[in-house]
Amino acid sequence: MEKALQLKTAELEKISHLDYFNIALSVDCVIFGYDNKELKVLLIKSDLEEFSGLYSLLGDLVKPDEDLDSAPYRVLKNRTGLDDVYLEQVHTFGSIGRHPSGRVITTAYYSLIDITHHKLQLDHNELHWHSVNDIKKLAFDHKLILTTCLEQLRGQIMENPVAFNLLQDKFSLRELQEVYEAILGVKLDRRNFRKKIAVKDWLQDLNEMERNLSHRPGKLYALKKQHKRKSSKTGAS
Amino acid sequence: MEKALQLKTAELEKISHLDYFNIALSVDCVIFGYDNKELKVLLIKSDLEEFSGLYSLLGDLVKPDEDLDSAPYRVLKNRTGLDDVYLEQVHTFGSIGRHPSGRVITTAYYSLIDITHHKLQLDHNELHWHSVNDIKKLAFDHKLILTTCLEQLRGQIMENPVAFNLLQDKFSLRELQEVYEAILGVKLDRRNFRKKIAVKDWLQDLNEMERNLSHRPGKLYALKKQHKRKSSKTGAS
DNA sequence: AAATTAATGTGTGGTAAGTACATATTTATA
DNA sequence: TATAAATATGTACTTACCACACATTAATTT
Repeated sequence: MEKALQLKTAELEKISHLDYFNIALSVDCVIFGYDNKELKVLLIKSDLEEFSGLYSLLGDLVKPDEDLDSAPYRVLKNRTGLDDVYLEQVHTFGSIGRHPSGRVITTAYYSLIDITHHKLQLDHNELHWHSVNDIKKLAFDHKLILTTCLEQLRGQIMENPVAFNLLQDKFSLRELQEVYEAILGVKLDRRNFRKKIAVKDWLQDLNEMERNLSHRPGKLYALKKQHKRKSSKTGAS
Repeated sequence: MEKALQLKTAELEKISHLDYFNIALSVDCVIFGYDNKELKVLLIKSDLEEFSGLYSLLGDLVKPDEDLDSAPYRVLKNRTGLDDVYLEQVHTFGSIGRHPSGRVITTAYYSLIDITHHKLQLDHNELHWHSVNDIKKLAFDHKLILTTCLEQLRGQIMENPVAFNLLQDKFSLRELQEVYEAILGVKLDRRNFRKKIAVKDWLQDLNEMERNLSHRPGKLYALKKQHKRKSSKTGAS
């Protein structure tokens, strides 16, 4: 998050006083959720003057004594309480003018979480879920970062079992398909979707059925254990 | 490039004096070439004591007034004279201990160039081409960076016409296939390879033949203009 | 309890893509 | 003129992809 730069903490005073090497490094988290058949993203109200009224991604400066790839976990833990999610590095954004308060380069990560299960304290600190499709403008270059992460996510979900993180442990194939449709932004054929998922061998049949529906219930499945929390090809730091 | 940190220039003195926010940001370039049917990478001798005898990638610190994505072009231009290549951002590496002289986070880029055409001045400044397969150990975490970039490259070449940058403007299908085999590290079936390339519609038939061979010459092709210098999906900064 | 509603579960045929594989042809050289 | 080495090309087989339809189940309504 970029707002730290305007807060007048001791450490940041130092940064702004450097006359030559005044590049700062931050991380930004694109946290996707799923609710009401829509793909959501977690945003916070920007408190930079330049961006008043706009929302921004969750981020913070990287500390000198923390691994880059650890920083987004810290940010997420601090802001939402979440500490059991998988974060994937996507891209690093470093145009000169991207941050109004100075030179800040940021590395973007994305993650998928189950909105309903992780009850994060949204109320304080102006944290809100927003429908990805409704987002027009964000602070900084965060719209670009969001778009880049969404593209990456779309490219991943057929290869790697990541979309499951948006759902509760038990889910029906219909629910799963709706998640895929929300991410990809298209309707899918039910039979073909089921075939595709079946050959991947990601799912465990729980021999349970949905309950309390006003229609025929579907079978419930869970992601097989060996596929949990894994995501992309390169886990490099 | 990381060696800058040990050079006692004025600007770097300042960096090492920062007591809190002493994170530096660099870029590293994985420059692939192709020669003698092998995939090569351009390396420079590390002049850090800690890594004496080892080679490292081409890199430098990002300047406060330059775009992150511009930095690797500058590095490449300075070190090799090359200025008409396409560089693709791959990943940012930021473990705490990755640089012995301090906290340096680096963004990795890769590029493919035609070794024979771009006659770079390799002699001075200890620049050499190395066979990717022979590389055991590099300075810093550069072996990891190399591996990550190579994986990314392997994943790209069937989607995007990037491998062509390793060849001269005119090439035969046999030469192209050999490039693919060198990158992927496998043998390919000639007829199937040609079919796959044909459907992509990347090539222009030049109605010329190879010359001065001790065997039957093949037709020569060139990459169609509209495919030049394009590479990956996300061209984000 | 019978009818209605709304969703689940499953299979097939057609098309496109991928793979394995063999023979005739061209050029340079001996 | 014969030989060596590489080019050029096509077919049958298998696998993946896609469009599409019907019988079944459970809950709700009448």
